[in-house]
Amino acid sequence: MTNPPGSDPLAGAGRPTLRMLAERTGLHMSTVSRALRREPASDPTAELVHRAAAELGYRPDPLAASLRSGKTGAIGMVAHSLTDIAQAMIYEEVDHYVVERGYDVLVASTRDDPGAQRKRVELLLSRRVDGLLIGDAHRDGDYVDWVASLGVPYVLVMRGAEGHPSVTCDDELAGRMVADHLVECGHTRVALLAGPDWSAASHGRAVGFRTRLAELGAPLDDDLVESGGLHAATGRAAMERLLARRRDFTGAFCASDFVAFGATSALAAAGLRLGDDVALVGFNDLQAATSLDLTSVRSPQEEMGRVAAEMLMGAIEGVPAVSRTLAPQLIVRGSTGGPAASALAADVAGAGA
Amino acid sequence: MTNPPGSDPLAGAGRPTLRMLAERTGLHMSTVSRALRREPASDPTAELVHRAAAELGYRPDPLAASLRSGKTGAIGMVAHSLTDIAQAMIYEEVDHYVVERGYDVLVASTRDDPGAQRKRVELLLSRRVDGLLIGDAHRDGDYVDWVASLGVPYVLVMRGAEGHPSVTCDDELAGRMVADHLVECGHTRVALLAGPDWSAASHGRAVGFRTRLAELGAPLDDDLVESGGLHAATGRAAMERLLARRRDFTGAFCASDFVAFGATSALAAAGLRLGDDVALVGFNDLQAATSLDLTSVRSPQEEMGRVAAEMLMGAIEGVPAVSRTLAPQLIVRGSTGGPAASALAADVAGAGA
DNA sequence: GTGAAAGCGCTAACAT
DNA sequence: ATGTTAGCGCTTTCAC
Repeated sequence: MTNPPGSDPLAGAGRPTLRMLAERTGLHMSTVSRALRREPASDPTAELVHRAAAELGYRPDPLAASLRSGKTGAIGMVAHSLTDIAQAMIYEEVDHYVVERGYDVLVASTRDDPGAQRKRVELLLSRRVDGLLIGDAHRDGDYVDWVASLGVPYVLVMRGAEGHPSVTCDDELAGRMVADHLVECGHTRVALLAGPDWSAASHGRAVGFRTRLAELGAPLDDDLVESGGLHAATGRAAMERLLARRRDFTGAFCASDFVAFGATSALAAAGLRLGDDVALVGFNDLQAATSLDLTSVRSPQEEMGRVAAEMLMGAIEGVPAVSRTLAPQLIVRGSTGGPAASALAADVAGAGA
Repeated sequence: MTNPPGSDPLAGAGRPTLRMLAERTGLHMSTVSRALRREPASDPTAELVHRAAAELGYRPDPLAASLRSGKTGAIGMVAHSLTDIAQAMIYEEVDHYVVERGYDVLVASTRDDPGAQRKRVELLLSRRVDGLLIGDAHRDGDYVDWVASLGVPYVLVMRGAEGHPSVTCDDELAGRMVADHLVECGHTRVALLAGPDWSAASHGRAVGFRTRLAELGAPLDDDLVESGGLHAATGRAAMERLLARRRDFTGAFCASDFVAFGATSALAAAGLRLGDDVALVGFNDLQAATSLDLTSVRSPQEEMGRVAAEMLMGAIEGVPAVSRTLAPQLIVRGSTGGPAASALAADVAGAGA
């Protein structure tokens, strides 16, 4: 297995090692190792070594380095699912940020399954990641508390949890903004198609929405609340249940754009027109929201990813992580009577080939 | 760095090692190492060792094992972007398949940038992945040929390339199916909003579409072809350019659903109604397609992911990889005059909290 | 600055 | 089946 002659795509010598570099330069391995980490042009030795490395096509072996040093130069990111564009956007930004700094990201997807969450974190840990980005936190702190107890630097992203460092959107504010907007548009009886309550993000949106509605004198009727998932199918089902029960609401806040898409088809099937009969607000401002002319809240995913990565790398170097909350932005479109066919949203996600 | 007393969350003894297990059981390290890989109940020694391991909370160190054995138990997946739901779905399936078999996935995103492609593959290689899944192949073979030359098992997924093992959707067939459908619906002058030609997937769709139209006696007019990206913004821009030039087409095939979403807003802005004035077909059958009532081609992403992972793991064990092509499926909806508000598509992607 | 020696945790020849 | 002996490629003490 160890360089059987001829099995290596490079020359017969096999993948170049530090020792080979040492022989070639007449220096000692340790000297070479150190010189390699100085700037190429900082001194004659460094330059000599760097040139030799380039000639041999030397690539350091992070495995061996990690084994000895205890640092892997990799962080782990645990996502609930990368098919959630929000998580994918966060990942992309983290990947970009971190790779530029010589780090690497190992991802894991848990589908929000508690068993998988622990298993994947353990896997990441056994690969010795230097820190963890947790994108699948649940509000009941069990999982996150356990992560904290591991003694590894960590930062929550997108979904926060009490007492843990996190980078999130101000979901409660977002909920309030939506309430303000709907009431301003004249809707006094509105519905809520909420996401799972164990997600601090969904929870926060619902709380802000409800609180602000009460403050505005248009309190949310519990009979007009449906809760469930974040998918189009659950959104459709929720809206269907709602419509079977009541038809006297004139607006609704959906936990995500996908839910809004589902709700839209339920409305259409019931002969109700989006915007005219029922005003809808989504969440995430996906590209498709533009086509449906859907009012939506844009939460700053890229920024969350960048800030979380930055914070985690700081934590790895000993800077204590302090939670941050980023501002959401309401994008008004036709589904709440805003200007129809408004300018296209920032082109963040693409797909298909 | 190596277990400074008190810095470890576990007992003062530090993370348990094979040596500690050996001392505790009175066996030799190598014996323990081997016993650990036998079934727990296969013989008395194995049982003894497994129990001791459980008591100590022993977790093998893959780093050390890899360094010695040359196998990491990890595969690398290179994606062009995980914000492409198609790639995310493939990743999710790969992750699931591979983790179940004791492997791990390291992802990398290249945004289709040639520099990043090589850099990330090299990074994955320096982490010593046992094989590569390439999701960002370009039709000009440079990159892929280079990957092949590395001597590491690899499989292309979603986008194929001549002479390389791949798992793809039959994109050409998909293009033909769309042509058949549009012509059957009575459209004889149709447009094409194509994706990038360097993607074998986009290219195949375009070729199939064009070829079949010609066979049906309704050849594609070059003046009705716009090509570009796969995003909503590019789709909108493309449709706007097209409309500025011609208004005599009655149907269009879009490279992806996102493009179709963009095209839809362009149509709306021009006062044209989807389905009535212009029939549209998308690609990927995203959830949002349902809400827009968009006819779309469903390509079997999950299956692609699973088959590709399976093929790669086979290749790692020496089974030669043989390319496979999976069948697409046309989902007819209102945008081509199909039944409006049809049943909701399979609930594959969710999002937002 | 550099060289020497030790060792990270594990697996893979060898013997026995 | 078990013990012995090496050693993966690198970093990190320690001396000088």
